Amino acid sequence: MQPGQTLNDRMPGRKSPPTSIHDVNLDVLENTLSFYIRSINYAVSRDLDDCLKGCEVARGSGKITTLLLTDSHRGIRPSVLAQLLMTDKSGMTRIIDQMVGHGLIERRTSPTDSRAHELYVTEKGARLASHVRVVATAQSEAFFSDMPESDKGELLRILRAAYRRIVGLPND
Amino acid sequence: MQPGQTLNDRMPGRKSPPTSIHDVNLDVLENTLSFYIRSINYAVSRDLDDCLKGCEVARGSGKITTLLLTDSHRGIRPSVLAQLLMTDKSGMTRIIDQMVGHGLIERRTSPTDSRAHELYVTEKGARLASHVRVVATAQSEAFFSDMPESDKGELLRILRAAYRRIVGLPND
DNA sequence: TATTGTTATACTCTATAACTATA
DNA sequence: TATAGTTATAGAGTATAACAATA
Repeated sequence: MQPGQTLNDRMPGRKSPPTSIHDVNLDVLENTLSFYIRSINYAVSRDLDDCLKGCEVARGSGKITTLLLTDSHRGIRPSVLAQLLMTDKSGMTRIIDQMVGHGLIERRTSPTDSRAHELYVTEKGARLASHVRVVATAQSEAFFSDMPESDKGELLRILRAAYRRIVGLPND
Repeated sequence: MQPGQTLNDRMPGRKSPPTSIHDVNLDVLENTLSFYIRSINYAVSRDLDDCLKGCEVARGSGKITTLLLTDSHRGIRPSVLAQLLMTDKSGMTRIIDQMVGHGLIERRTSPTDSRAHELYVTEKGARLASHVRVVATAQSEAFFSDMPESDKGELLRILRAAYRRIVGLPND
């Protein structure tokens, strides 16, 4: 046991066990960005799922992005989506399979490269995309509504830059 | 089809399909906080899992927090951890079961309320907690190392406040 | 030989509801 | 009747590796 030790800091005078979150400190997680990202993700994702209940794109990461970008980028390729979703080819196949299964998008073989696919939304997919655009925007707005406006702006700027850096997009 | 429409904005002059992420814009997600939180979570969680490979607390949310807080808060209750993790009782049981199974923590019945449990780390758990403290801190630091210092400070302040608001802790 | 996708598998998390025991 | 936890189950995501077809 060493630097940031504990096991209750070597068992000093036994304190009574904490029975409320107000008696607790977050240890090193208090200052750990990844902890807060992960925790808030958990909450915001569940809230989003609630808002999209029964919507065929609820749950998990990738379906909303896939639907929206397929709707707004005619013929977008699975490999492009995979990069933006930071997932691999097999994960992308699974997401597309689901959406094809729900009649939201369709696959066509690229006329310029027979290995590649092009993705297109169906009419049903386009309708759902319109709906999801509204819901996803409103959900995020509502979820962070208690945050000061200036903080929301800062947060968006900082996270946007981080995301673009991670996936390899230029930070214009 | 309406306000933020598309299906490629009503199929204008067919553009060639985007084959690179540089040809893509993020639609409404471009300005949606929840999108960035979810995307960055995905990346940071996988990176953290890599750093903790084989560590008995890799994967999923909650195990790291459970281990660290059990180590630093003698006798902490599952219900308190569940609140901090924003999970429910059954999810908490699963996490604790795993950690007990790995010999990291143990359950005792509270002497003051026979319904409640108190959690304690084992020696093995304390050793792992020390290790995880170092790894989790270093991983977060490394993952966000490309971010300007001032942005890191702002991000921590904003996310910390958001987390505390969500779980019901005061924003001191 | 590298790239675009698909398939298969094993593992884990998530959500829900029903249940036990104690206060 | 409410609270602290446990159990059971169905559905879904995740990671890996092996595979097929085309460039």
